[in-house]
Amino acid sequence: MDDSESGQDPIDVSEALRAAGLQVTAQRLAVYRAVQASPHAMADEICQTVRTELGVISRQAVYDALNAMSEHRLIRRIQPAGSPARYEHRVDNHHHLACRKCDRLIDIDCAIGSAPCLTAERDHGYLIDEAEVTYWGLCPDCQ
Amino acid sequence: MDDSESGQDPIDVSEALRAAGLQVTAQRLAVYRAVQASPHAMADEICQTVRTELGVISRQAVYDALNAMSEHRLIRRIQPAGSPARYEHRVDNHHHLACRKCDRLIDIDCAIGSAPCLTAERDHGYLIDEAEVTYWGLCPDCQ
DNA sequence: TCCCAACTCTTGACTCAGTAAAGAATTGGC
DNA sequence: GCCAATTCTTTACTGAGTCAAGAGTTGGGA
Repeated sequence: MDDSESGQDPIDVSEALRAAGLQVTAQRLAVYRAVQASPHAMADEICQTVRTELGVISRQAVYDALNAMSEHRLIRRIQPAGSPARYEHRVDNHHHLACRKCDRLIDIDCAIGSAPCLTAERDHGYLIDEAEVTYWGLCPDCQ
Repeated sequence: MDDSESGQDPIDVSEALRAAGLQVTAQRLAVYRAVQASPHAMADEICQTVRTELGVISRQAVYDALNAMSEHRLIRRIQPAGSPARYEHRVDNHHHLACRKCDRLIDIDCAIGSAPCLTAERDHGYLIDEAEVTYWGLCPDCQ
């Protein structure tokens, strides 16, 4: 299993970039690999990781890559309250469990099924396309 | 009904502050009233509102009041992705519906019941105390 | 009613995450 | 291989929030 911690099949990133109308560059591939290697990493950490692989890359290029790829749903950006943005390569329906003390964050498969959380009792006329669920608590180590 | 948009009974703020071990100051009362008057407002807006009431107040005092009161659960802080922190006086179990386009945010009573969302299928050893749900979509005006 | 320690507010500087803009470098369809 | 379009580098900047030190209030006890 070379697709550790994913919960979804590995994808051809070059292919996906092209399909999204984005150019394939070494920087983007390296950023994607960094996100894949450490899910829930922040932009700064990703920048560090990519630098060990490529040598140099500008902070801005990392942000551009992260933004472009999350706009095109190659990766997903999550922003738990009180934390800078984090990125993950899982883009399927799942949620997150966050520790209030150490900020550790783990994935949780959707509790109810495929896209059930999408049902708000009353939608107030909104056209709902996503339900984001974050469970807050204490991780085993912090209890 | 003098407790507009609340969904919960009005509280005695001075009383609640004292009960939390906090001093009662004009600034804090004014900040609470500002939050109550415009739920989901951001720190900066609250600052403006309070200034129309008190004349002067430092930005820092507003942040201190907001932080102290949300730590003691007199108000609640919410931070939808891509937005600065917002504050609301409803502290009961409810969720939010956010418009991706205009950033409008409205309250939604918990879809399922009292605290059901607290049940993650597998808690991975975490001690979960809250499930935060944000529905994303387009508001009637933006569709 | 006054005093004083503890708490709160003001002021100003600072951090951190992210964006803006302009020019150099790369990509990839022809 | 060429060249326009896209992407990357560099540098400056913004916005949201925190830190720290000193002045000002609050409120329990004498």
